[in-house]
Amino acid sequence: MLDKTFDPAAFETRLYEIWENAGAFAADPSRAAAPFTIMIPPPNVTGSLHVGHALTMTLQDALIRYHRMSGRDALWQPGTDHAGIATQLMVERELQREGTSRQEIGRDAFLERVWSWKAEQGGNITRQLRRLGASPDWSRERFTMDEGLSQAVRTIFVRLFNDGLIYRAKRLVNWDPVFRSAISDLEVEMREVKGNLWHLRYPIEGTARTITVATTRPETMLGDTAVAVHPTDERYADLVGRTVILPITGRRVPIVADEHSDPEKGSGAVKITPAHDFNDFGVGQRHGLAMPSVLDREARITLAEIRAECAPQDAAFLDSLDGLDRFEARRRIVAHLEETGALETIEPHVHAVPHADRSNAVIEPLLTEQWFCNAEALAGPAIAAVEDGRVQFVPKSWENTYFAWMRNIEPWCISRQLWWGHRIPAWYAPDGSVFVAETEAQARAQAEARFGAAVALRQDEDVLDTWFSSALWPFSTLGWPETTAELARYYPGDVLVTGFDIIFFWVARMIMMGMYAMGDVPFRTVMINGLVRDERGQKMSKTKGNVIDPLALIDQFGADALRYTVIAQSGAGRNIKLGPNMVEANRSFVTKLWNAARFCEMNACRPVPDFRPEAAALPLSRWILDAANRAIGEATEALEGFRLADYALACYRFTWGDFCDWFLELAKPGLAGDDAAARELRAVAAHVLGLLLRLLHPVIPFVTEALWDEFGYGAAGSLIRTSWPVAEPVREAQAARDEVSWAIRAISEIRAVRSEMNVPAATRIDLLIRDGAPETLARATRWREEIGRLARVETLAPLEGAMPQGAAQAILDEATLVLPLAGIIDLAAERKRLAATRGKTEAEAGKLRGKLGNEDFVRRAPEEVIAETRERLEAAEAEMARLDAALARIA
RNA sequence: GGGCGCGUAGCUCAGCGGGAGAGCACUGCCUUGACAUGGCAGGGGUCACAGGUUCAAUCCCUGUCGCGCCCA
Repeated sequence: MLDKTFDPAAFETRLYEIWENAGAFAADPSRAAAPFTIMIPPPNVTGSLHVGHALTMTLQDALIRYHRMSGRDALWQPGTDHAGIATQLMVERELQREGTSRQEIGRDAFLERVWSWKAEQGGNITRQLRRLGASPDWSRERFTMDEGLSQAVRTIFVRLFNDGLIYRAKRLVNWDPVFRSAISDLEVEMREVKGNLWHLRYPIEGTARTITVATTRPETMLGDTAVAVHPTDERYADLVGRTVILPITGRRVPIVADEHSDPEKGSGAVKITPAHDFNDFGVGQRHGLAMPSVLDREARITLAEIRAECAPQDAAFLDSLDGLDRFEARRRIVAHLEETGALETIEPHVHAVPHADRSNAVIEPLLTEQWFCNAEALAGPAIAAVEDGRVQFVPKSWENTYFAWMRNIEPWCISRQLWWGHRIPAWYAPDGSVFVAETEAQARAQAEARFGAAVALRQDEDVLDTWFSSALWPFSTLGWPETTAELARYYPGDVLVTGFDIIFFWVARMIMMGMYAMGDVPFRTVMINGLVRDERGQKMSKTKGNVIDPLALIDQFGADALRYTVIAQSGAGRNIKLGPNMVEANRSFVTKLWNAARFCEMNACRPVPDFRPEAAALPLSRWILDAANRAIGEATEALEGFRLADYALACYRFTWGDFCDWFLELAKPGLAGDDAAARELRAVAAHVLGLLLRLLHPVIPFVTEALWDEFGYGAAGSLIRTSWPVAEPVREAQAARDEVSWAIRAISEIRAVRSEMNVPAATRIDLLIRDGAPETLARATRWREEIGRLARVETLAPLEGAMPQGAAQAILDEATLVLPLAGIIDLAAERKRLAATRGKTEAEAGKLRGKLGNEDFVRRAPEEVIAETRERLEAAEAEMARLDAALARIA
């Protein structure tokens, strides 16, 4: 017997273990069934489950469970990525607490530490995914640093290098001075910061004039190699080609004409520091300027590259800057410029400053030697794949974001100055020549071939961007570069589910690498989900303190309630609001299902193995079976179209609105007996409950599986592998719909009158039917008991003879329901009620008459629209006539 | 500045050419033998604004205003 109150904690862990131990999540390449593949976007190995994961993983799980039940060989490929920076940072902090550092213990010992950290704590998120009910094929779990996946990285690196698509170059990159590594543009966040615009006066050589430049970063003036003005700016036309003498360094630099400078901004002249600004770098390239760096890898001032060329007036001051932090140097330089009269004004100024996502450090553009991938070349086929529909975005509008980025893609800096990651498979000879190979032995062979003798080789110290290995995930997890059965079967995958903020990181790069390595797209559909926000729609952030822990929600309300909530909220591309109140509200749906099942159990509704919907004879049976068919259709269609919120809603409406509110209520009188009708109702109830459990399993797997087991629909833990329901024919469905909907409308009308007339709930009243057609009277008789119970009606009969005194009336089709309420009813109130109804009907009729009176409408509108309008007008007029009659009777 | 998207019931959103909807919240009644984590009934909207197309516009087009996000 089911407990009166349901307690998810009582069965969630147990059911999950049954599934996992039975291998219920496992794909099976040997099956004949068509595969259905979802590659998990690998979460960060240092991570723990946050609400964003809860959303995206629940969506993936619902899809994979649905397709598994639909008979597909479902593979949900799990795993994690090695998160170079985050993981290294984590272990470095540990070392720091122990009073040591990675530099002190050395690279090999450090990597050992990282591996042992991973072994001890890296499994956090995979354990948490189990709490959520996620059903990936754990036996195939992969990690981007696994040997196989590392081999894939080496193979593709060499291949890209040999194709000329990977190269080494000295270019400006985003440098994180805290991590002392290059980072991706995508990991840089522009933040509005209150700063200043310092207007500096630079003297022009051979004149008494100065030119004023405005800058937000005065300290970079040490590395200025030009002043730029706009070519069309007449104010400066005569100055182009002249030389400026920089304050402090005394360096002589040219005034150049370049479109980069904006005549509208500041003075219209800008200082150019090619080694410390992306725009200035472009100017430097166009004008062949020198590009000296004046900041080192920790963003301290360095004079090494400029000192020899300086002719300072105050050499002591210049030299005192060497080694200073950039912000301290700024302070001193500004003070010095002020003293020497070179500072014209200071203007408060809000501007966007690049910050590192992770370290929060202010990013420094820095000229360094790095490895780059020619993303533009790889982007071509990846753009084409989306253009011609081999990859489809859901919702489609995200294609624009993808195209916009891909069509303006920059070279991808793939090297990172870290230890934890895939070490770049490049070796250098003493003369600096580079040999790229999958193994050191191969590199050595190349070197020997080149030099004619063995030379000492030194491997590149750097590692690859984590996203470089994630980009290979859709095929490296399947065994590539080996040709495996899995690769042949599960590539390309069916759908990738992720957030829009990840389109550049994963989606774009997976498509690029998939096209390059496999010659085919990695997945056919990209399903973009929204961001999770708190209940007030605020972005969650640690600083705001509004971060919600999904595991706490699971503890409190159960995994099913959380899952149902995020799926129901997951409208196309929408943001999702989540909080305890939302989950609590949705838990009541899970509870409702539980209680409906409990009612079925109490009424001995057990599954009948050979039950056929087609054999159902009672209108009520046929009505609910027909409604079930519709629900199956809606749910299936929504799932196929990746509209999971619609799927959840369709199930909700059918469960609550049809099955609980009407079927079970209308079945109660019938279930009381033990005749054929009662037996049929029991079988139908059990059958439909079974359908519900199957339909709802993808979204609320635990409670459905628990009930499946309790009712004996199948063996314990077998629902997950049970087939997805399909609609089955129902005899004379339309007749059943007409019949049952009449009863439902009659009951609703009577209830409404009772409520509006304030008839006490306990009072049983009589029902007389006036002007009822024979079929209506027959229906009334057939549903006498149900109407009596649900509308609290004592006796039911056709009205014969005169109207009783003091009766309320309601119009139902051609008939009038007459409720004698002498002594209870307030006739004035009843008149008011009827008049209000008449008013609404009249307004409706008026609108319709207006339409039909419009000649253009009658001439130009489609016939069926005109016919429908006529019918509606007739119905409204007939109802008005009946209401008028009803009013006249109590006048 | 460029692009994308959004303004529909108090809140969250669905609908997207012919009857304005759902959930939550709200109000009233009800411990009716599955469920008060519930039942029944009800109130609440010039579908942001202004033009245009159309027999017909919440829906299509143009503009305005407001909001959000992405890219410069």
